Amino acid sequence: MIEINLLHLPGIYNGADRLEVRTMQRSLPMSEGDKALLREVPFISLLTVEVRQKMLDMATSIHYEPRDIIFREREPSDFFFCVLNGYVRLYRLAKDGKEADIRLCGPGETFAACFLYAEGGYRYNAEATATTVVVRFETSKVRALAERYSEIDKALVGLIAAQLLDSIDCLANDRLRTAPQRVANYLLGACAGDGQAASIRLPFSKSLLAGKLGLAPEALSRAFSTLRGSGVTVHGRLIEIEDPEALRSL
Amino acid sequence: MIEINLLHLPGIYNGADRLEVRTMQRSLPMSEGDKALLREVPFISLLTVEVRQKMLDMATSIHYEPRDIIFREREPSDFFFCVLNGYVRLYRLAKDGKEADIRLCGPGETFAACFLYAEGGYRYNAEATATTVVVRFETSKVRALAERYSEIDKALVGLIAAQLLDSIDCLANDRLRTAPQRVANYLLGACAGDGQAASIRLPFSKSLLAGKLGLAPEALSRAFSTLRGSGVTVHGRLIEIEDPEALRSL
DNA sequence: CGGCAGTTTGATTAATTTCAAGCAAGGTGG
DNA sequence: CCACCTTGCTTGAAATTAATCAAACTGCCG
Repeated sequence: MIEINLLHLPGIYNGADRLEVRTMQRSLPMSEGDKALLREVPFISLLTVEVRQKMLDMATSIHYEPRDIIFREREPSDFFFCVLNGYVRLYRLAKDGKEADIRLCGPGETFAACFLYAEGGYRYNAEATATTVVVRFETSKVRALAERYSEIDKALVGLIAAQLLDSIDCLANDRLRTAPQRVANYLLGACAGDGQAASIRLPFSKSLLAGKLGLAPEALSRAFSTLRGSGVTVHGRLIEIEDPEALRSL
Repeated sequence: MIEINLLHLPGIYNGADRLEVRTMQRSLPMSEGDKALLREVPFISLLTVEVRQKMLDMATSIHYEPRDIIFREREPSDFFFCVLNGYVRLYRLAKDGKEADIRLCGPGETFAACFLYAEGGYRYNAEATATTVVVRFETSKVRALAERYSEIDKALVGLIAAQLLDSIDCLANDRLRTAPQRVANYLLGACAGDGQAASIRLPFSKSLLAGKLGLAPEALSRAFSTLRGSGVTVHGRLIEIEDPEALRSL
């Protein structure tokens, strides 16, 4: 049962300023390489061999190009997803067209699992920000499988609880810290903290980082200039951190 | 096995400006009335009669006075909780002593369940904001019970997923909306929207509402004055809303 | 009749967004 | 091989928004 459908639907003007072309994406059974990747994903890797195999068997992988929409708010939540490659941006849209990023999901991260037992459809939008491969699971099938193998629910508790804690971190970050502090905090998290000098390569554009931190791109840029005073040097996506301790003390 | 210990520990100066007196609270088996309340709680009510009874049997209820600390960040997360009466404020502390509210839990709401399978202890502080009765469950016992009755994990998925969605709402709210818009949004949520005029009685102080919405008390007060222009009248905790539609259109 | 906690109001400051313009690197086509 | 264009980023200036500081007000309680 392979869907192959490359038909381009008619363009839809999406209210803002972008002509959106929604493409039916290829949904394919997974390659062996992708399966190997998927087995390592936190949520999947907790399952027993038997159940893990059943999950892999029902997974289909999908390829997206930058700016492709994966799903939209209020659409029925028939699938949840796991990123194999690339980055997926989850965001809310305000009536006036403004966007607020909720989360930025990289390889190995799962999204929309929180809708598995929920009604009312997705509660945010998801779009690929790069050439991206995601795997999707049909919620009805997963629910049926969880009926038989309760370890799925246990793994989900861990997964969703971790996402809740991340979301809480993000909220507290927004409410307690200024732009330079948020950036410093992000850098510290990214440079795995043995007090040594470190250099980091951002895995995505600065605009995306800005969104993730709840900032306008200009504010991120200014935050970086501020941090220059604390020994942070930026060259494109390459960031040098002289002294992590100096950042921690902001 | 009833702990009764009213010993007041020595005061601890908590870094900010308040002399904290930490009290060992009474932990008691539940009264029949409290059990009846607890049976109606979203999470508990989903369980089968058998398992629900086992949960009720392991629950102990605790009474807190305003400003009592229920637990602190980084303490081992040996319990999770459910509010029967009163309100519990969950918040993060910054190094400089500033506080950011994460959630305000009222009767029927569960908190700290997300730490059930987590390590590293609580990730926020919890304090009673009024005379409050909460029930607590020992995580080790609940984990053991979940081992035998997998429906507990399923109920937890629903519970924690709902909390994640709330947290996401809150984050998006902060990032997309101004103070008056947030307040309008809160009022709309509280007045159960058949476009009719409505009046609401706040179940807690305005300062708490301000914290919940991520605002300073002064900002909340000013937001209310702004909303007067849209037909909102405030008398103490009583709020009159002339036209919900007018609010929705902000 | 104070006194106090919670709230409001005013004035000021701080942080960030918004708008506008300039800059740099990479890719394309002539 | 170079001019051109695009995209992403930076910078500056102005405008918004909310926090902060300080003082006055209110209702309630003793």
